[in-house]
Amino acid sequence: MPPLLRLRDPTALLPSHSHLRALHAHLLVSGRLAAFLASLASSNHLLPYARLVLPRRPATLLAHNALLRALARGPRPGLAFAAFRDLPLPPDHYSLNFLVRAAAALAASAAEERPAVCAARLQAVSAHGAAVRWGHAADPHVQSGVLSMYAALGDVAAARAAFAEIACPDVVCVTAMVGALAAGGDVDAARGLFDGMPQRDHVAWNAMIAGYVHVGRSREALRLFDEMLSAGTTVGEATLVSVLTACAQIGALDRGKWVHWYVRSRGMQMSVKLGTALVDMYSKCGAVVTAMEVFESMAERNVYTWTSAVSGLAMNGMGVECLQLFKRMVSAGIQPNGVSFVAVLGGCSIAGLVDEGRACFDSMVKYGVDPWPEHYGCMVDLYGRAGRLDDAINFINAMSMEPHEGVWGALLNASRIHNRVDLGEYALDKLLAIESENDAAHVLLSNIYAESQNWKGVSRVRGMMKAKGVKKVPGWSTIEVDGKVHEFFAGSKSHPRYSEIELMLAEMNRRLRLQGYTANTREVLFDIEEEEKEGAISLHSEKLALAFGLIALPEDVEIRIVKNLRVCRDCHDYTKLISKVFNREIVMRDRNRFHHFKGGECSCRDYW
DNA sequence: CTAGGGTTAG
Repeated sequence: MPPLLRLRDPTALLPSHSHLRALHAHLLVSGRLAAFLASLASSNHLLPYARLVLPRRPATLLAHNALLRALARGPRPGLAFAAFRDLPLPPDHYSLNFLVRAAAALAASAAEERPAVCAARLQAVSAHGAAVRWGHAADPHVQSGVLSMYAALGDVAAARAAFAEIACPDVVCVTAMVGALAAGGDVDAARGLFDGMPQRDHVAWNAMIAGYVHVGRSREALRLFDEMLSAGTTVGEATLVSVLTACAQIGALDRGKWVHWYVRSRGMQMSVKLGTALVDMYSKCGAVVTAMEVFESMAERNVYTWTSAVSGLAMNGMGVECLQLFKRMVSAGIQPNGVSFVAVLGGCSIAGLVDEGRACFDSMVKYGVDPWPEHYGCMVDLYGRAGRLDDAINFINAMSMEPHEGVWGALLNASRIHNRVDLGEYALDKLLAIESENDAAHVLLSNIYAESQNWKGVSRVRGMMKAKGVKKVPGWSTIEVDGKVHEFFAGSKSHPRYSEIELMLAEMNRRLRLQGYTANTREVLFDIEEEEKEGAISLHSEKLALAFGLIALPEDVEIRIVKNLRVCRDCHDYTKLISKVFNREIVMRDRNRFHHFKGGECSCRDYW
């Protein structure tokens, strides 16, 4: 019998019921039932068995707690509540800890479906109430659990209230609170709490770093990571994952490479999460080849890893390879999920693989994935981008759900690409009925009018925006020099080396004029005087970043720029020419994809 | 037998 206990997978015991019975007897006699049950946490096959066996004597609280723990961490955490109710003994702080964790897991799995959230809320309140009733609400483990439970529900106010009740919160509780505040979007409050912590360990640092990443304040995340290093705190894998995510967001390739080097130099084992974060970081920094090398070298990969790689290829304009990798993923036995399909459909779309994309979409049901609104948007983009606008419209008309804003947005973008003013107006109408304040949509329609020199249309859109108070999101661009990320806003002169940048801009314009370049002002939002327009677009943030890159980076280094919005046509033309005239490789990441400029050409073939 | 932080799209 003892050898059986050492089996990794308890389900290996399943074939014979008599075997189970014997094992059970043995466990009861040896008093090791609890330990056995605890080992079942990872296997849901034997949970029914455990639940059947446990109500019989001798019932130690230890064994019941082990069951609670297994249920809380299992696929149906709600079962822990029934088990808790049926406890034959008064619960201790362990029982309550597991109950609260179960409520947290329930909240996390409720996603955003209203009924599930309501149910989870009720369970959370009842778990919290039980902790108070049984006198374990002051247990530190229970307290941190209650905090993360409310955080998982997205109820920051409740988390705050619970935190206020804690007489002297320990590091763990404060860290949980930092996480709750950050998850609720109030990173500054989280930072205040973090700064006031008497001592911080690496988990606390990471909670704060991840909080910044979560709200898109990655530069601050990286700055905090620098402080963490100077503070001499041990850096764990989780922190490196957060840092890589920050690098991915702002395209900080040098910092990302540094993390990769750090991992190797410390001989850290490459876990799935770390590897996935690396693949993601390299992809989002435009270094697809390296991303794929990391991907191929990984010993273990999951859906996240594969999806990250598929999406990386799509982003970088490698649609054919993207589809190939997706097929490889399926043959490797990995179940694609909704995100995987968004990624592969995007790859098909940029490569113009209409039929292949359609086949992917049709295959979704086979993998048990119900199409989301996003997938319909991808399909409209697939047809629309390829110029098959009638198919796009037929597809929309045949949809089983009400088209959401993404669908109309895709149609609007297709109208822009194929110069279809009528369709563009139609799509914007529909879009505004859903999202009347969508700034990007207004800008897109305005650009469609501008492309066809319809200045009346342009000013009408401008009037609409003004009337509704819709403002264009300010554009920014970043560029990394010596591991430091520099940020530029349109027209801003605040950079310390601005005078040099201004000189370089003049030089760029001079050399471009010699090549016969005149600013393409068609896509400018407002109908203003020609000269003013030229002035306005010459200061788009990517041009500032480009000028700074030419000054600050050695000649044999590619210039890498990250932008928060879509590149406008003028900046795209401009950058193509710069790549030729200055003989530099330029990689520009915009909102949706990468542009690799070289010798006057762009990898997107002017199609974005 | 317990706790806090981390991975894919838009």
